[in-house]
This record gives sequence, structure tokens and C-alpha cells, in this order.
Amino acid sequence: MDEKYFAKKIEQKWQRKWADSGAFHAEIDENRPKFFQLEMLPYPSGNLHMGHVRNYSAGDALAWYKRLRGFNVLHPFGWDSFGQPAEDAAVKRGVNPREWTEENIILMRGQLERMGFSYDWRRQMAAHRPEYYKFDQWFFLKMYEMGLAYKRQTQVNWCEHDQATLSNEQASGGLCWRCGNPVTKKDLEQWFLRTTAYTDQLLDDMADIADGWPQNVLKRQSDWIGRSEGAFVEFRVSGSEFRVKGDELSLVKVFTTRIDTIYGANAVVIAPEHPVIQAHRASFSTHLIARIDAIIAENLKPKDHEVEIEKDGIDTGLKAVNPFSGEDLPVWVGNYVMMDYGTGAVMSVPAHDERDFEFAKRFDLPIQTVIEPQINADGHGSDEAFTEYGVLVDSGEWTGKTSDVAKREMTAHAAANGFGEAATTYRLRDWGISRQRFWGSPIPIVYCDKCGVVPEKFENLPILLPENAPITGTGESPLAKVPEFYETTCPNCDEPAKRETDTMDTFVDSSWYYFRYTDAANEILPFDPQKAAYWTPVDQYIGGDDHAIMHLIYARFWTKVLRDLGLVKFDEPFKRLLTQGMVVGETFFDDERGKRVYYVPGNVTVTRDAKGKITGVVSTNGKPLKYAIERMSKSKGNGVDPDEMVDIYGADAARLFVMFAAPIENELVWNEAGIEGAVRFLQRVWRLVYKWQEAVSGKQLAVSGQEASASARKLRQKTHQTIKRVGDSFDSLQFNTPVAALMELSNAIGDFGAEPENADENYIFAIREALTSLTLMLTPFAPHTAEELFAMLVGNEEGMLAHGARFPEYNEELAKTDEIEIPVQVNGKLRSRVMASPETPNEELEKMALADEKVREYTDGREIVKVIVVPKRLVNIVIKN
RNA sequence: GCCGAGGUGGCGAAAUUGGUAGACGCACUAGUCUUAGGAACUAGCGUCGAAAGACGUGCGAGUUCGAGUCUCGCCCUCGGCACCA
Repeated sequence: MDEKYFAKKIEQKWQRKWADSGAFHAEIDENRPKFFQLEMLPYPSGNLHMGHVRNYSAGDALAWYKRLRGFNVLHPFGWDSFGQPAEDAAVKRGVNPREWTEENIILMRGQLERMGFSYDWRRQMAAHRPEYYKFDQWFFLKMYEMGLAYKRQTQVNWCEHDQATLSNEQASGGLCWRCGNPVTKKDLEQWFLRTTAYTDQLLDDMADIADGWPQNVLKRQSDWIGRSEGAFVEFRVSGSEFRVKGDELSLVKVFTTRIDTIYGANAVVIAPEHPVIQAHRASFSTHLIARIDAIIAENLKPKDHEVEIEKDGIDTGLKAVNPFSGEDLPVWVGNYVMMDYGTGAVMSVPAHDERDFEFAKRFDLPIQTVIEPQINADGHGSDEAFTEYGVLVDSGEWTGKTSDVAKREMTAHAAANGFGEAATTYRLRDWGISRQRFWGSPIPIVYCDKCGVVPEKFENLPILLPENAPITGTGESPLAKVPEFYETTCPNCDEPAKRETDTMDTFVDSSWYYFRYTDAANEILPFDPQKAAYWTPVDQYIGGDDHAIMHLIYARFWTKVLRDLGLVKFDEPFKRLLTQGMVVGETFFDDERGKRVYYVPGNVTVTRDAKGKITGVVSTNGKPLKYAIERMSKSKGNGVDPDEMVDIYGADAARLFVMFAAPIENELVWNEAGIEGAVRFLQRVWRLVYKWQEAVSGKQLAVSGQEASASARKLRQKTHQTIKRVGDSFDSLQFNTPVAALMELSNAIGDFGAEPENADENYIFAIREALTSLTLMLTPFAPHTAEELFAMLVGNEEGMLAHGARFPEYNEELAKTDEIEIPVQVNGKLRSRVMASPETPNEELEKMALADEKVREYTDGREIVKVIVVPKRLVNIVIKN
């Protein structure tokens, strides 16, 4: 053994040993409990960044912990390798997307291996390989059979910058999720997956995972699905001059969650795209048509959400009858009513809805109060809408009833009279998966002049991407320019036909990849249901919370489809989810010429005020700079290269530090200095083992707890207390606190100060227990170092898993301290401390406290009102002042 | 605007869930050893104070023997959503 700790030597040695022995290969074993540890798969950009390192370090720590707890652990890795950047590289540098992607995978896998993550690489999947995307197509055909995949003409979210269509999730906020540019609309024939067939399940099954998922992720998903319960109510369009044939066009159906406010409706407001407009267009004035078209055009413009959109609209001149009151209401077009939510029409109740209130104020429409607060308080003036529940007024036969009751009764009334019904609407839309892109899984559909839209035959899968296609980054799919690809024959009639040239959204790949790990080489099925039944569902999933909505909703949807296909027997794919915070870096830049120029942190001088706040940043040449904390990336000049970290400090130190530096769910501001602390700690442990190695290794030691020296007993206490703390931390997914506990233990081992030469057998036993426990508990954070130390302590070279090593066993008896410090307070203020055995009875503690010299300074001559004794905790003496 | 999370030393953070606030680490200060050290070790390190002690977990109130933790009101920061009827 070297006296000094050489990270590189140890790390290379154990990485080779693990690979050679297949240490992390997982096989089905019915006799052992399984644990499926999964981290979100990365896009193979070619560079590992610290965000990845943080994610995989946490996952690897849990994988190791579970192995040491005796679990059969599946810990796989794969690549989300279809997608935009490969095409960007093709456009910019003329590279072949396939070659570029494969090269990146090799590069990144090398980086991951140098970090020493414990993956079963035999199960590696990559979305862009035909053996994987074949089953994207397989699933598509299954969903087509089930009626879950369909095509329709639609206005899609379109990103002009990326020349790509986007799902609602990807266009949320009106900005492209990838490039951040504004999203516009475009008409296209698109393929959809019917996620809305599962809205209720997606919502209701959250109850099953409520314990294991972060609250805020569940909340965001349920907001996104946006179920709202209310009623449809039909308003008949009146006014003879506008009457048209066909009942459906003379009706405007509105959706409302507040049918109890219907007597306060002052208008029916419809979306500018509403079919009623089309039906009546011929009778509209040119001015009216121009205004409506202007509103449509305005709505299509990208929206800046910082600025509130001003209400706009126009009276169509049409009238609609309120079926409850019989009143004739004007029909308005409003820019705030959206065609794709609810029915595209609302009843406007300005007294009780903020938007309607604003609209009515803008256009001088009447405002009629029909709900009053239940508890008499005439506080609601005319300057705002009263949107709470209350008691109805001026509402016909429902006057005097509460909102709750009225809602129920009025809905029933509408249904009974045929002008309405209870209804639920959702915000969630079907998932548009068509992309006019090359680097994705081709949609297995053929268009035949004779047979129409024909699904491919299963035996023809995979529909292979061509080797080459003219990738320009714009316009229609590159596949539409490759006749060898799109010219085919109809699977139905064998006549010449054309293939679909759209490819699938890459979120399709990540919706089911974790199942593929259970049976990665299957050529017939996406996976063998029996193998999946052993390994899935995923026990622990770890990734960034930027995927809280899109990826996680799609994956949950996909799992429900798998269940309905009979491939799995559960509803939810991920039992537990951990969302880790971003790794961010300090960025220093100047903004001259509108272009950001970045500076490396070392080349700047930072001045701080007395409170530590940064007051100014100056570059070495004296130029004042701007300062920001931003997500790490190479282009921003604040990136850290994991390879460089490994080179300088070692993989173990980098991993240990990234786990220790902050709670996993917090944002982590990368600070290079901290990592040296991790190196120091590993060196300290190394020196301890080096010092004691000879004394403790390979010896049979007889222990007799009774006669053991105080220091030996104390060391065992600390060891067992640490075992408890570290185990509990892992079980509650904390990674920073167990590292602190291990540091404390190593400090304690050092502090006892005995030397191997003069230590007795009991002490050596205690030291061996402490060092072995410390080593085993260190494994999840610093596996290479731990393997090496374990080999030294136990005298084997086969690796701790092959050796059958287990997480140290906690012994409550040994963890008990024989004397504890009991703080003594007088009137809640700490005045003294007394030493006592934890078993000391309360009366005894009270006596000791009252007798304490320091305490008596405060109590002498005062009346003692009472004494509170909390066993093992404290004594508080209450005196009269 | 709505929803969510959070405000603890110079910094990252702990705190057995109502019981010694600041564990552990970074940075810093002094010292030991050393030819040297960006090594190791020792000591110190919330604020004020010579000390005794007082004060101290965003601000203000409250409950309690006792509050970082519970309740109410306010301020601030970060994240998400955004005319969803």
C-alpha cells in the first residue's frame, strides 16, 4: 500500500477490475429483492457536464447503497440520441448525424467510465439505433390499432427559428422550449397520440405515487392536466335577420364552472374563430369582418407574458337567449376567449369574473350583481369582481340559495330542459408527435391512392431511416426528398404508394426506454413482459425538474398504454422520483456590441461588501464586468469539464464533493475550492487505514465489551451512531448529511489518538470496526477509494461485492452513550450543563440541576415556580422574578 | 395576477421535527514542523464586549416553561403557470 493517496492509480485499477468481472451486471434472481435505479437518460452532445455528474453521482450512490443492503440492483444507462442537435451539426458542419451521434456516445461513455459509475453497460440502449426505434414504430402501430394514434389537420405550434413543430408542452409560455424564440401557428396535417383518453387516470393515479414524488411535481402535473368541472349551457341565437338553417349553428354552447352566476350574464362572448362567425359571415358588414380578422391576427402574434394583454372585442349584432332568464344577450367576439379550450364560447358575467369585468368596463357593458358574500359584508364595490362563492340574488327561483346548492340544482334544471348538462373540461391536449425532421423514428404509415391511410405491417418493421438525406434545417421533412425512402408499395394492395415522411417527437423514445433495459436485446418485442415483471416498476428515478411536466406525463401515459396492451400489470412507472437541482456557475461577461463576451472566473477580481454581497467585478485589464449565476455550459464560459476534475482531483473526490456541497434538490453554485476539502477527507481516511492496516488486518480478536477501555467504547458508540445516521440519510434520499457524518467519524477515529503499537486488543477491535464501517459507508460516494481501502483491511483483491460485503449492521446497544450532557435552563435561558447517564430518573436530574453552582446563582433567593424535566433532553427551571 | 419553494455566520449548509442554534466543510487568522509549500498538524473563527455577560435564525406580533421549528400579519428572493371560462 502506498503511504500517499493516488486517486488516478486506484481509480483506473478498480474500473478495470469492475469491467473485467462484470461486477455490475444484473441478472434476474427471484431469491433476492430487486431494486431498479434509474437516472434520466442524456442527449449525447459529446460532453458530460457537471449537471450530469450530479445526477449520476446521486443515482450511483443509491445503487451502491442498495447493493450493499443485499438488493439485486439494476442500474442501466442509455442515450436519448434522436433529436435536434445532430441535425444542427449536419446543417452547420455537414457531418452525418448517425456518425456524429455514435462518436459522441463513445466520447461520453468514456467520460462516464472515468467517473466510475456502476452501470450494466450490456443493457445500454440508444434511441437512434434501428433495434430500438423499431419498437417506437411497433408501439405506434399498436396505438393505431387501439385508436390512440390518429391524424388530423391542425394548427400547430411552430418555431420559425428551429423550423419545427412543437407540442403544447414544448411551446408553453409561447416560447420554444429549445431555443426560446417565440412560437407561431401553422396549419398542418399531424399525427397525434390520444393522451386525453387517460386524463382522469393521469390525474387520479397520482394518489398512488403521492408518497414517492415531490409535491411540486405532482402539483404542476395536475395544473397542467387542468381538470375543471362545470356545465355546458346552450344559448339560442335569435334575431330574425340573422337566422340560419341548421340547429347547431343557431346555438352557442358555453362552458362555465359558475352556472350559479348565469343571471348576471350580460353577453355571450365567443372566440374569433368560432363556427358561428363562419355561419353568419355573409351577413356581417365588411367592417365587422375586418375587426374579427384583426383580432385573429393579433392573437397569432407571439405574446410577451410580462405585459398584460388588453381586452379587445366587438359586438357581432347577433343576439342569444339566456335560457334561464329568457333575456336577449348580445353576442360579442372577444380576444380573451380561446377556441381550443372548452367550447370556444363563454357567458360573460362581469360582476363575478375578473376577465369579464375588465371586458365589460372596456366596452361599457352592464354589470349585474347576482352573488353576495354569505356573511354580510357589503365590502365589494364596483371596482372589482366578486369571484367567491356566496348567496344568489336576483336569480329567479334560485334567489337566496348558496352557490354550491344553486350550481347543482341549476345544472340539473338545464339538463332536464335540454339546454345543458354537467361537463368536465381539461387543459391537457392530445400529444402531437409529428415532426418534419430527419433525425427521428419514421412514422410507419403508408398512403395509398386506393386504400388511403394504411398502417405498415409489423413484419416490415423497422422502417429504416435512409443513410443520407438532404438536411437543410428548414421546411418539410428531409425524408420527403428521398424517393428511395418514401416510394413503397401499399401493405394492403401491393400497388405503389407513398410513405409518411414525418418522424416522431423524441419524447416518444424517452417514454418507454426504461422498460427496454429489462430486455435490451429482444428482437421480437419491445421487452419480454416476464422480465419486465421482475424489474419494473422503477424503484427510484432521478433527474432534473425541468422534466416535471413533459417527459414525466408522457412516460406515465405510455405506461398506462402498456398496461392496456397487457405488457405490464401496474399503472405508474416510477415509484419514487427525486428531482435534483441545477448546477450553475458564476458567469462574468461584458455586454459590449450587444454580444456577450465571457470571462473565466480566475481572470476576474470580485469585490464584496461587508455582508458578502458582490458589489463589483473587474477583469484583469480593469474593465468592469457584469455578474450572473447561470446554468453551466461551455458557451457561457462558466463550464467545468468533468474530465479535468478527474484529472486534477480524481473521480471520487469530484463525486463526493458534488454530493456533499448542497442538498440534492437545491441549486448548486459550482465552487472549485470546495472540492479540495473532499480530497483532504479522502486522504485523511487513507492515512488512517494506512496507519492501522497492519495492526487490524487478518487478526482474530476477542472482544469483551465490559473490560474495554473508555476510548474503545466511545469509538464503538460513534461508529454505530454513524451507521444509523448514514443509513437513515440514504433511506430519506439525503446525500450531503451522510458525508458530514462520515467526516465526523473519521475525525473521531483520529481524535482518540492511540497508536497501533500500544493499543490493546479491544481498542484494535473498535478501530477495525470503525475503519471497516467507514470504508463500506464511503463506497456509495467514493467507490474506487473504498474498494481499495476495503481490500487493504480485509486482505482481498476481488472487490467488495464478490466478497459479499454488506452495509455495516447497526447495533442500538453499542450506540448508546453512557453519559450525556443535559443543558439546564433558567426561565428558558441556558445557564449550565450537567453530565448524567441517559437513564437518570427525572427527580434525580431535577436535583442535580438545582444543586448546580451556576444555576444557584440565578435561583438562590427566588421562588421556584416549577421545574420541567425532559428525559435525556434538558431541565428548565422556572422562577419568579 | 395565480400557484409553489425558500429567507440561519464571509460562503455551502446542519439542527434528533417544540428542547444546548451554527454539526460538517469552504474561506480566513495565529502557531508548530519544514530548505520550501498551494502539504500535514494544533488552536481560533455568529455579533458586541477586556471580561462577566448581552444580543442573535428576513420584519412585527402571538401561543408556550421553552420557538429556526407552531399561529397570524407583513417584507424580500427564486422557480412554475399565464386571459383555462
